[in-house]
Amino acid sequence: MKKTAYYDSPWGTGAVAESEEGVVKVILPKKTKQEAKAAILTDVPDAVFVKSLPAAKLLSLYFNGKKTDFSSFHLDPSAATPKQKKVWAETRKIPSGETRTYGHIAEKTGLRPRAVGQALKANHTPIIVPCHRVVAAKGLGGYNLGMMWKKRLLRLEH
DNA sequence: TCATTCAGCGTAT
DNA sequence: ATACGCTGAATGA
Repeated sequence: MKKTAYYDSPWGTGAVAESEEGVVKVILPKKTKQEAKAAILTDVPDAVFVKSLPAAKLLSLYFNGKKTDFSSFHLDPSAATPKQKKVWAETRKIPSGETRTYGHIAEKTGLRPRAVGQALKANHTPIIVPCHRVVAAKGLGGYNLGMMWKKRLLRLEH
């Protein structure tokens, strides 16, 4: 049985869902709680709302600019390919406030830069896997959830 | 199996 | 600034 909880941020309400295996999904803050609810249920339809979860508390602190450490959270592996797991594990090692290039992650994982971008695009737990800290050799590169958020998150950690 | 889709990179104009 | 070509992994037909 999967559980989900809201978290609050200066940009609105977000949500996080987890199974017995670990965190399944994080959605970035939405303007309204209704939007957050719809978004989390789209990806995790069988989730049951609970008052709070450890991950939700930490996300709230993160968005309020506090120093946070997500390294102890386990990710639900069921929806990930082996190569995606490698890329995500490597990405989680990037310290807050720092960035790495796609090429750097590629070297560490034995993949090609383009494959790294593709694996990061498939990440469904933003922040916990800090995919916004991975940038192109020249410029920022892309971001599935909107460049607005990539810039905003990097600024938040700066 | 084959075709399509990319969050990249380097080189050249 | 734009235009190529080279890439490999995932996905859908």
